[in-house]
Amino acid sequence: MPKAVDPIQKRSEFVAASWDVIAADGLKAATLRRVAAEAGCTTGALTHYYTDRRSLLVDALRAAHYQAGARMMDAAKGTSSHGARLQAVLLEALPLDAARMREWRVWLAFWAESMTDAELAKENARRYAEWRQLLEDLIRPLMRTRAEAKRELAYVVALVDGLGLRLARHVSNDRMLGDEQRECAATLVRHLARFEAA
Amino acid sequence: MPKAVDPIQKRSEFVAASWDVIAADGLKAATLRRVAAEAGCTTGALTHYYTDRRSLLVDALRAAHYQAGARMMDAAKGTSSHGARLQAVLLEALPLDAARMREWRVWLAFWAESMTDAELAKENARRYAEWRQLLEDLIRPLMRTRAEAKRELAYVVALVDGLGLRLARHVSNDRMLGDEQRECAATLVRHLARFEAA
DNA sequence: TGAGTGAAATAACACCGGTTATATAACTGC
DNA sequence: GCAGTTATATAACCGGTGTTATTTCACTCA
Repeated sequence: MPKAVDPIQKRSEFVAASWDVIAADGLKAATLRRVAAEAGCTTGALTHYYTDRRSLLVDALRAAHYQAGARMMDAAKGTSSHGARLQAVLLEALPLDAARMREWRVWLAFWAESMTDAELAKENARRYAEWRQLLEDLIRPLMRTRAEAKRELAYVVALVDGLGLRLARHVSNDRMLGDEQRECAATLVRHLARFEAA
Repeated sequence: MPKAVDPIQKRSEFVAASWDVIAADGLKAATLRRVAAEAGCTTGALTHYYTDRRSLLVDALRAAHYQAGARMMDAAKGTSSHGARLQAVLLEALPLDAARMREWRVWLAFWAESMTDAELAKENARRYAEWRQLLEDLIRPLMRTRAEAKRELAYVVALVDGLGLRLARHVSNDRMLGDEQRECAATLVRHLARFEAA
């Protein structure tokens, strides 16, 4: 019988290596050789688990969404009111620390690529629909009608995307980043203040 | 004496060709050969006007910002109130027609690239500062204090970026795009409704 | 312990990119 | 019309990429 290796574990290592490379040097730097080296092996091992470069990237994108989704579920725990829960989830979405900043840089790279790659676009659209659904469920109890909830959903999704984009677009290691992170968080909190009363 | 050619005109042709390629197939497709072919000539002509591929791309990014800036100045004309002027400029920023959608796709491609290219990041930061300054001047008369204007600035910039990003991320030729464009415009207008009274 | 299996490494292939150098063409001004 | 200058085309070079094939390795289990 063969060597005992957990393929799921192995794949997640390659995915994490992809994230590191993409966050550091962009999607174009995520070559098979580079990702394999980052994971501590050669392309032979990589191609053993991923037939294509694209399949690796699609998996990396999906895993990034899942990881973020899990974090948001955690953030929702431990909140009492509906308003507090929405705020906790949305704040968790912003790139306010190094880990989430890495995630946003990966997303931004994939969003650009999705414009010209149907497979990545489909994967991205699926995960985005889930994210919108999660938010809608959080918003619904705060609004009178379903239509109002839809409107507020479009509002906060754009707000979070715009704030996250602003932070992610920064050059890495910028000294002013901390200030901007606080300002973005404050902008989001201020918008959500209207729900505190409810 | 040499052949009479307007270098500025020639450069703008290459820039426009770059936009077409980037909007259609992404930044990675904007090779020297492809851009030259799109402009109807060979790489020899291109390298005659741009020493590097990067210098071409930097110029394409700068030109995209200038073109958009000029359009917004035009949009500001013919408005009477401060609130109407702000709304006109912000609506002009959204990708609500094919031309502006192409621009947004170019921007999104460059934003992703800017994360790992210091020169593009610098160019982008400069133009973005100008855009923020323009908006701040439009917002200031609508607010009581400078601090309030700053807060509102962060708000609307994030909103426009988020809405534009949502539209730009769409796969091209999507049938539902028109609906989403209307929803995004409505979301922006609804936010600005608070200034109508002022 | 020794096949036999899958995991991983190595290497070759064909292709395409930016860059650079060289050759050709086109036009201006005397 | 002719020399000179620039604009443009052509082509070669080198490095790097995804993919694929082949080889070597390491472990499991009879």
